[in-house]
Amino acid sequence: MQLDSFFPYRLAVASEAFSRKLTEVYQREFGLSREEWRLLFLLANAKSLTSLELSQRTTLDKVQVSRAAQRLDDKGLITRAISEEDRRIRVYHCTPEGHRRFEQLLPQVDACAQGMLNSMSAEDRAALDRGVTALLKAASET
Amino acid sequence: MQLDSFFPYRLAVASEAFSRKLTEVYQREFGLSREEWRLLFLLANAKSLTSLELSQRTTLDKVQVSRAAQRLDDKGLITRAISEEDRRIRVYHCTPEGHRRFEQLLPQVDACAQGMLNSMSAEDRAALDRGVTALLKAASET
DNA sequence: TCCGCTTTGTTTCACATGCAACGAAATTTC
DNA sequence: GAAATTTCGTTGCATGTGAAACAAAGCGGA
Repeated sequence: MQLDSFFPYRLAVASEAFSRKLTEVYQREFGLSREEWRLLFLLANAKSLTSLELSQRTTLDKVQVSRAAQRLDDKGLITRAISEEDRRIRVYHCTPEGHRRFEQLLPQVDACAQGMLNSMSAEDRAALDRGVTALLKAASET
Repeated sequence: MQLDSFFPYRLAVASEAFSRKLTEVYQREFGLSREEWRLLFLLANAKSLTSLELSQRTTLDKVQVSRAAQRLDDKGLITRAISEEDRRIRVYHCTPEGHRRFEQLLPQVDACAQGMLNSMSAEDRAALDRGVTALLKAASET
């Protein structure tokens, strides 16, 4: 058995290489980490979200959400209000500046991703999409 | 645009979930990290390798190789000899104990991977394999 | 109400990681 | 052949991360 023909290894390497290219974009442009990028992504597309919602929709745990949100707050991209109903709960909002940066960043990140995907054949792209969808289901169920 | 329909995100989540399941196996069984597991994998299937070879064949940089190899040495799974020809170079070998553990571990890791893959349809599995192969090529070239 | 229990978010601590500097060995250049 | 340069592996440092402890707020039963 060779490592580079071992499927789990090939999946990890492919995914990391792909992810790394995208990370470079939002890292270089605005100094955002992957966690920060994900939170900003969600908040830019929603009026307001709580930690629990952010956590569930990003596969980040509460500590990661807390820290990434703190950094985004420091950068002025989001706000972290305390809920009126339950004062333990944080309610996150995207600031106008956060929106502005997200609108600027998404096309660049997407272009980078599409650039790599477009170097593949249409059939390969379709296969990848189908395979990832199935894997997502399999890994979450098992 | 929704995050969970953004392809790069779905790929990352799927890959991480898959990888996490496998990590649990060699983490739990022998307390190996992913880097250690990869090095052991290579060394168990080769007579001897240098740092450069290990690095190239695992996508780890020299620091990661150095540290992971040190830990494997501490655990008695590999040896780190100094090359006769060039005394800067390390030559790594797998010990009998390292071989033994690898032979014990690989079937378990593989079974875990196959378990997830087998919950997918044959067509989905084929699509995934094809897609990952194409992505590996695309990401490494771009 | 009071006391215990749960939930939520943050902090602490120990450890992993990435980057740059470093020392030793080899190679090149003059 | 000595000095400068390059290569190889390791180490130090500053930062990031995960697990558990923690404080604050809410909940719930006596």
